Amino acid sequence: MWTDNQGAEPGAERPGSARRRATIHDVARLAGVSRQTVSRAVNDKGEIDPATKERVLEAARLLDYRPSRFARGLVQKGAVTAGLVIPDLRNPFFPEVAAGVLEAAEQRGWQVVVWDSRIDEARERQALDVLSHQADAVVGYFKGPDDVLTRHLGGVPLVLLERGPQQTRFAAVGIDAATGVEQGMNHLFRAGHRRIGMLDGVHGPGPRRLAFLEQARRLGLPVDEDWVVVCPEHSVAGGEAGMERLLAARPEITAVFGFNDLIAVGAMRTARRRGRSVPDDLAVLGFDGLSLGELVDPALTTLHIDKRRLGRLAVEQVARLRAGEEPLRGADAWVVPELVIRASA
Amino acid sequence: MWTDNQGAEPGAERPGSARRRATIHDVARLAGVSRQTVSRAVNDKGEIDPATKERVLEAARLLDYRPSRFARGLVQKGAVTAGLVIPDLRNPFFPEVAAGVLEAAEQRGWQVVVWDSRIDEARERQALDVLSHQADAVVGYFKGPDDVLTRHLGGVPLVLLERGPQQTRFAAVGIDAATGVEQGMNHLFRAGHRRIGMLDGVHGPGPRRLAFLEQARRLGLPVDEDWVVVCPEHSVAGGEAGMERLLAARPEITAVFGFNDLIAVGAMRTARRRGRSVPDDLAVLGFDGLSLGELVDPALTTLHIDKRRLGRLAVEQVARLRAGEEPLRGADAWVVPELVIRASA
DNA sequence: CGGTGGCTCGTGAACGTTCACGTGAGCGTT
DNA sequence: AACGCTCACGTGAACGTTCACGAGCCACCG
Repeated sequence: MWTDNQGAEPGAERPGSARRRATIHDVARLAGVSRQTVSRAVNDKGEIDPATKERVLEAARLLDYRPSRFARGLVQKGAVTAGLVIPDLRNPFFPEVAAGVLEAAEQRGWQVVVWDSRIDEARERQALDVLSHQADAVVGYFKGPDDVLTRHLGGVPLVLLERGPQQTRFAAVGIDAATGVEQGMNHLFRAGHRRIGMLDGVHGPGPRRLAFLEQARRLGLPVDEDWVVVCPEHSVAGGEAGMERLLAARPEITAVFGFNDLIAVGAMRTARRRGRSVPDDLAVLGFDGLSLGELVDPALTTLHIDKRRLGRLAVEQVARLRAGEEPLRGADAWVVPELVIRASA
Repeated sequence: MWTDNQGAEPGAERPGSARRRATIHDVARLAGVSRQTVSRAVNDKGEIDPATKERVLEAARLLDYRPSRFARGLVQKGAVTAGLVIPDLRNPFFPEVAAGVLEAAEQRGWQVVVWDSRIDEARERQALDVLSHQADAVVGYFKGPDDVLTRHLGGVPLVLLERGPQQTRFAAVGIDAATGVEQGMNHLFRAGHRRIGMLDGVHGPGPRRLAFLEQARRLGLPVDEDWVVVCPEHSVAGGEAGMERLLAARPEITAVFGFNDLIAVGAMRTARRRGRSVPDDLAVLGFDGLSLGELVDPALTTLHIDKRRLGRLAVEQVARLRAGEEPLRGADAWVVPELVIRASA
C-alpha cells in the first residue's frame, strides 16, 4: 500500500519510524558496498578488509539490521527445529522429560519449540497445527487418537510419549508399566498387604490400571474395578480428592497404588487427615520417582522412571524417522521403572 | 555433486532413496498442475476443484512433500519466534516462569524455543549464538555482563529475567526483593527472632542479600557478612550443605532466611538432622512460593512470587521492544513477593 | 447473440540470503 | 615487461514459497 520512494531519491530514509525491517540491500547501499560484502562482515568470514568490515557493521547497527532467518534457512540447509508438546509444565515430571529432550536436541544441534497443551485436547490440536507448519518433527504427549493427529500433522514426523506399540501406529517411546507395577505389587504383597486399592489418573483402562488389575489377579487379591478410583486431576489435590472417595468406598484397604507421585502424595495427606498413619495403617506407593518424593514425610516409596532418558529416547526416535530408518519398536523404546523403597510402603 | 537428471527425463524419480526433499515443483509436475494449484491444495484455500485438490494431495503424499517453512516465512511475514533461556529445568521455579512465557506467547501467536543453560555460562553464550540467528527476540536468565551478552546477541532484542534496572541496560523484569525481604524480616522479628542467618544462593552481594543486610541493620540485629553462607547450588542438597556450615559458624541463630524454597527446605532437613526442631528451635523462611513448600513438614513459610506473571511480563516487554516502544522500567516491571505464613516460621 | 460473471487454473515477480564464480588492483618474481 | 598470485570485492543465480494478476472456460441473462 505505502508505495513510497517513488523516485528512489537517495537519503529518503526515515530512520526512527516504524517502517519495514532493513535488509542486506539497505546496509549495502548505506555502507557503499555490495550485499556479499555485507554478508561477509556480519558472518565474519574472511576475505574482507577490517576497515570496510567495521564500516559495514556500523551501517548495520545504524539501520538496526538483522538477517532474516528465513532467507538464511532457505539457502543454507541444516537447521532442524523440533516441536515438543507437554501436557502440564506444573507437574514436575514433565519438565524433567523436557530437560532430556532439550539435552539430546542440543547435542544434535537442534532447536526445540515447546508448547504447553495444558491437558486440553483443543490446544493439543492447535499445537499440532502450528508446529506442523514450523517444525521438522514433533514429539509430545497427545490424548487424541491416531487419525486426529494425522489430520493435524500434515505429514510431519511424530513421536508419541508414553504410548505402547499397540496403542498407536506412530513411533513412540513408552514406559514399561507392566514391569513397574509388578515390582510394586510384589513389594506390597511381600509386606503383607492383601487389600490394595488404586488411585488412577485416567478414565479409560490405561496400561497402569490394566497392569494393576492383572497383578492383583495374579496375587489372588480381592480386587475388581471398584477398587480403582479415578482422580480428577494429576496433582496432589487430585490425589487428595481421589483418596477421599477410595477410603469411603473401600475403607478396608491397607495399601494404595498411586498413578503418579503427586497423586500418591495427595493420598498420604488425605490418609493422615483421616486418621490413618502412613505406612503403619496404610501403605502408599507412587509411580514416577519425583525428587519431591524424598522431601515429604514419610518419604514416598515409588517406581522411579528415568525421565531424562525418556526424553532423550524420544529425540533418538525423531532422528531415526528423519534418517528414514525404522524407529525403535521393542524394549529399546521403553523405559523400565525401578522400585525405590523409602518409608511410605 | 550429484548432477543427475542431466536429460531431464520424465519419470526419473527414485522415490524411496534418500534424495533431496520434494518441493512444490515436484508435486506440481507429478500432479500435472502448476505450483499455485499445489499451494491452493495444501493450504486449502478456495478456488480449486475438489477433484484436482485430491489428486494434488495424493501426489504430495506420494512424494512425502512438506512445504519449506523458510520459503513460507520469507514471503508471508508475521511468524514470531522468541527464545527462552532457563538456567535449570529441575528447579520447579523455572518451569513455572516458562509456563507464563509460553502462555503469553501463545496468546500472541508466537512460538518459543526453549534452551536449558544448566547454569553454565558457556552454554548461556552458546544459546545466545544460536538464538540470535533463529529467534526474533530472547528472554531469559543470564549471568554474563551486558557487554558479553551484547556481543553474542547480534542486535536481537533481549529481556532479562530477575534483573533490576541498575543491574543492566537491557530491558528486564525483576522481583522486588527489597519489599519481599522486608516483609519476611518483619515477620521473623515480630515472632521474637533476633539472631537471623541467611543461606544465600549466589556469591556476589545480590539483591536478596543486600536487602537482608539492610533489614537486619534496620532492625538492629547483630548481623554481618559471616551470618550469610552461600550454598553450593540452588537445590535442597545445596541448602542442606549450606545449613551445615551456617550452623557450625553461628550456632546461636534462631531463624534462617533462605535464598529460595529449595534451599530453605534443605535447611529444614539439616536443622532436624542436627536435632533442632522447626519452627520451635529454629524458624525457616523461604523465598519463591513453590507448591512444594506446602507438602513438606512443617509447611514452609515463604515469600510467594507470582512466577507465571513474571513470565507474562517478560513477554510483554518483548512486545514493547518489538513495537519500538520504551520497555517498562519502574514498578510495572516488578513482581512483588507476598508473605505466605505457614508452619516453618 | 453478445455481454457479464463466476470458477478454475497458470505465470511472472518478489521475499532476503548465501554460493559459486568472476574481476580488477596491487605486488612480487623471473 | 610479462606473468602469476593473493586479496578485496562484486555479480548473477538459486533456494521454495506465496501474491497479484490474468486467462480460459462455461453458463446464464437480457
